[in-house]
Amino acid sequence: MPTDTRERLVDAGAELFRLQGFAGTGIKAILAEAHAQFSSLYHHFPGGKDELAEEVIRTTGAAYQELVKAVWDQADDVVLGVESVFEGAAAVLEATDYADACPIATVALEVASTNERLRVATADVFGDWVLGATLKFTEVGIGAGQARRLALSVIALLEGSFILARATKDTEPVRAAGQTAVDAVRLTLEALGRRSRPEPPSRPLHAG
Amino acid sequence: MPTDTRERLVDAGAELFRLQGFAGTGIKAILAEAHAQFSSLYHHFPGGKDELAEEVIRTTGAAYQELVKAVWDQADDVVLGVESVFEGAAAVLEATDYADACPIATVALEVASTNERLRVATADVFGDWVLGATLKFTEVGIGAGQARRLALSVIALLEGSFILARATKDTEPVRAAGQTAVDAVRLTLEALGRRSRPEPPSRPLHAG
DNA sequence: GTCTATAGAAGGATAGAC
DNA sequence: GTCTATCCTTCTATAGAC
Repeated sequence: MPTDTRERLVDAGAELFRLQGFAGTGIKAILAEAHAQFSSLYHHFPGGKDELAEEVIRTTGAAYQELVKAVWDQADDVVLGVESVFEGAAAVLEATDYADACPIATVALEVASTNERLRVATADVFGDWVLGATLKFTEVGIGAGQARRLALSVIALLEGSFILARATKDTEPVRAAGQTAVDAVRLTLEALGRRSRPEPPSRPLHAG
Repeated sequence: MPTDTRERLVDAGAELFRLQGFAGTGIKAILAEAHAQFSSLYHHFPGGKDELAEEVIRTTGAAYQELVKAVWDQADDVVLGVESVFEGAAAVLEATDYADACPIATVALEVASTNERLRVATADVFGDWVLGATLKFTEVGIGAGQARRLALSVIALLEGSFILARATKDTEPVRAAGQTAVDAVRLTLEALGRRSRPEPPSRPLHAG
């Protein structure tokens, strides 16, 4: 009733896949959550569970990128932007009892060696994220190679710390990873600044 | 080829869970892989699939820690040790067509919000890894807080880059994450060398 | 496009003979 | 401890009425 059936199916699938994974979520559970019928699912997604899952991966992947970008852009500079992303993620984890982290990570690991169609979908999403983060770093003058390495590392720190945080029900890994991400970006920027105008850092990088 | 039925069940479960996840692996598939019967599984593991999975998580978690420790210890110093771990992981990924990464990551995400018994098992394993890596860093004179933060970050970089690498079938994320991990450790050591005091005071980077 | 009903396979788990 | 046979549930997917 609130929205159209197709959208409800995607939303329900997104929530359950993120929480329980792909194999752990039955179609019937999705239908119940979406208040929809079998016929509706196979009408909107003739490819069945796989087609719905691909749609969920691509739409939630793009939505999450937008969310992160919004948080990032609200900060005054790149370093604070990265810091905000990790702080925001930690806050969401705590607020949702460590249920709500990356929308596609669980599915990505599940399908990596078992479902080529969905594997490619997750690869596309991660690829977009890497390109987006790389752009953030090149925009502040970091070279392409370094920017891409930083982007991959920041995303890896985020994803890896999500695993540790959800397993241990503790935000410490996210905060630790966030600090390392911040240090990596700051270090790269300072090395960049030393090339143009030599000025040593006024305080040590690692103080905590 | 283990002759013990119980061991064959654990090995088969380990391989299939790592590759397909927990929910995606049926008991019948494990029995077929292990050349065992239903009665054998429920004889050795009265708790059924959950009990087998917990055993798999704890044993493969400990085994992986030993493997990483062996690679790490073979290097001449901490920085080269960390570098070797990431290089070794990338080599294994390539050699196994991106199937063989972390033995428990997929299951950890699957069960984090759905199976408390298995969630605790994965948390225990990750906790042991963090303690082990922390010890490596304190052994070279890094303070407890910094060492733990580095340990959490290195493990997060490893786990996160595994997700990206398996999804994209490319080792680039692992090599990028490895470089960031190496830089973080090296930077901490250099900052340590610049200090006269053996233990720097713990203080957040961004006050307020 | 939505409803009910059901097929056909696979899921986890158990019983009883030996 | 191992074997065969089986129970009941859940799974994905389809059929056919409306």
